[in-house]
Formats: sequence, structure tokens, C-alpha cells
Amino acid sequence: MRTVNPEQHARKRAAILAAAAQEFAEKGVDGTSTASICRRAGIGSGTLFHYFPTKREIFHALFADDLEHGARARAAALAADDPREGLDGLVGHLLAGADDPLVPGLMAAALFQVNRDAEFARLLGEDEERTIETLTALLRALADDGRPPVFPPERTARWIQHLVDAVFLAAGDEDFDADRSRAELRTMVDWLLTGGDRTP
Amino acid sequence: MRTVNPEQHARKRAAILAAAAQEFAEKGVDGTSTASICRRAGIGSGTLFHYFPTKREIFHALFADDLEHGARARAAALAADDPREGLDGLVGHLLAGADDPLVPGLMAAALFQVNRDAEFARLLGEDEERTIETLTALLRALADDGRPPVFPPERTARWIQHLVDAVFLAAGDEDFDADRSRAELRTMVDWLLTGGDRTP
DNA sequence: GTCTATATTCAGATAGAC
DNA sequence: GTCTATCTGAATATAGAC
Repeated sequence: MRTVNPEQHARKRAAILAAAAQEFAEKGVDGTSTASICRRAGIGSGTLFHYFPTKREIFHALFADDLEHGARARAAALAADDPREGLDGLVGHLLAGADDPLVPGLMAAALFQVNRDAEFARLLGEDEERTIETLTALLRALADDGRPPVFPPERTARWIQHLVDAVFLAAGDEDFDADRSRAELRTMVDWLLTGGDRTP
Repeated sequence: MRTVNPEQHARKRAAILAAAAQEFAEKGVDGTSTASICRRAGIGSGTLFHYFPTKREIFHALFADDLEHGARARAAALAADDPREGLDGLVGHLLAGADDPLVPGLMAAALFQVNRDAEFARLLGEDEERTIETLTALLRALADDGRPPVFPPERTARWIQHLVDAVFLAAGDEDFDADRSRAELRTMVDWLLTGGDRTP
């Protein structure tokens, strides 16, 4: 009998998600029809629903895949020798992908969906919570090590998250330069961590 | 003959905008029908289109009204005796309204609309540009006065704008506290302006 | 109430793995 | 040769605009 070929399945799934991402970024979730996703992916509607049960789940999967990478990045950050190194690595991971041209459209679609789709809100909310927890733990480790941040660890963690969000928001700007923004963000994080102290 | 009563007209217009704001925040521009705005405002569809030519224009008006306040705030900031005072005042103005419960929904709707409605994008884009110009001018004045910011004036201005955006984004969070966020933002702006120097 | 748009289902057709 | 993964596109159901 014929069996599932995991590689082939994964490849096609990824192709469908890529097509869906373009559509969602351009027209949002509600404005995108399953037919247009099928057209772009070059498949029939039956195939689409063979891979995903509903349109909403396609959108969720688009983000859920990234969240798994996030979990690994958090684990790596906590396992780092120096909390400061772990923190830098995690921030670097959070900023990855900021220069993807689909970011502005997908960000708008996601922000909109968070207000209307409770399950999606939970999905993103839990991931953000985990990130805050990890950042907070790293900041506490630094504080215990005699390097306390400017605000309390939990609030500093929130602000690092805010700064990352700000970079993603700026990604839609005319003159956005991902590398420059990343460098400036690092300077600001550095200040949040040290208050400008230059004691090595 | 019967003449328009400007006060009555403005009152009704404001009432319609308030009803529309709720609908747009909940369901976005495309998801909102003119019928639902009429229902919430307690008016007939004929009345709605007497005040506004199209649904899109209602959405534009919602923001255009605020932008006029912005123009006045910028003028006041430039006229201040000390650039630092003008800057603080302008930042305060930009943060006003962050605790309005409709902010998360309207922010999502606006961000989405910017990607799809060129005229709306121009409306917000020009206002943002003016704000950046004003902030940049104030920062240059400070620099000429021997108080240069951490990044070049133009980039520092962008970051102040980004930080304000980030606070608005955070307004949807569970434990959002507008006053605390405002205070923290002021601390960070303070650092952007001085690099942590405590020379008075 | 009618009518359009579109998410989802289903009955089949094809083809690869055993 | 059989069985199932994979795919298709017409059919269905339904929501919402007018």
C-alpha cells in the first residue's frame, strides 16, 4: 500500500503556507479567499483542505511554525554560560526576519486577528509570555551577578520586547534599514542593562 | 429658510464618529457595514451619507480630526523657550489617548488600512513626517546648545516615534498601565537625549 | 426576500508503496 | 494486485449584502 512520504508532505505544506502568507499579507485573513490561495499555490481546493482543516488554521500554522524555533532559542539562551551572552543571542533571534518584505502586511493581519480570534491571541500571547519569562530570568541572573538593569527585571524584559516590536513596526517605513535598526536596538538594550555604566 | 446649526451639526457628526470608531475597532474597516454604524448611531443610512460621502471617509475623518490637534502641538513645541521643554510637551501630546479602550482595535485597523488605502497611508505618513521634522528640529536645537542626543537627531526622532508606537501597541496587554508606561518612556527618552549624562 | 460570494465537503480518479 | 495517499473540481451550505 502507499504510505505517507513525510518529506514530500512537508514540502507541499510549506509551499501552501508560502502562497497563503503572500495572500494574507496583501489582503488580511478575511479578505483572502481559499480559492485565491489555491490559485497561487497551483492546487485544487480539495488539496488545500487535505493539508489544513480550515482557513483559520492555515493562518495559525504560519505563526506556530515560527514559535517552535522560538522555544529552541529560549532554551539555548538559558543554557548559555554568561546570561549576557544568552540575552544577546535571544534578542538576535527575536529580530531575525524583520527584513522579510511580508512583515508589514503579516504584522497588520496578525494584530487584527488577535482582537478577533481568541485561539490565535492565546497562541501569540503564550509565546510572548514565555519570552518575557526567559528575558526576566536572564536579567535576574545578571542582577544577582551585580549587574542590575535600569528598570526591575520584569519591566526591563517588557521594554526589550517593546523595542523589538518597534523595529518590526518600523519595517514598513520608506527608509527602513534592518541592520541599522538592529544596531541601534542593541545600543538601547545595552543601556537598559547597564544604565550607561562602563564598568567592565 | 432653514440654515444649518453648526453646533448641532458638529455634535451629530461626533456622535456618528464615536459609533463608527467602536465598529471599526471591533471588526475593522472591511468587516464593518455602513448598516451597523447606522444601527449603533441610531440613524438612518440617508443621514449617514449626509455627513460623510463614503465609509472610507468616515474612517479617515476619525484620524484627521486628531491630526489637527497634532499640528497645534507641534507649533507649541517649536515655540517653547527651552527646546527640552517643547520636546517633553510634544511627547506628552503623542502619548495622550494611549489608554483609550478602543486603541488596540483601531491601531490594528489603521495598520491594516495603511497597506491597502494609499490616501490613508498618505494622511498618516505626512503627519508622521511632520512630527519627525519637529522632533528633529528640537533635537538639533539641543545639540547646538551643547546637549547632543545619543544617535543623530533624525534617528533619535525616529526612535522617539517608535517608542511611542510601542506604548500604543502595548495598550492591548493584560496588565497595561498607561501612567507607568509613560513614566518609563520618559526615562528612555531622557537617556536618548543625554546618554545618561547628569550634567544639569 | 433574493442573490451573490465563498468556505467546506464529497465522490471519484490517479498513482506510488507494499 | 491491492490499498491508501494524494489530488481534483463540482456540489453544498450558508452568511451577509442589497
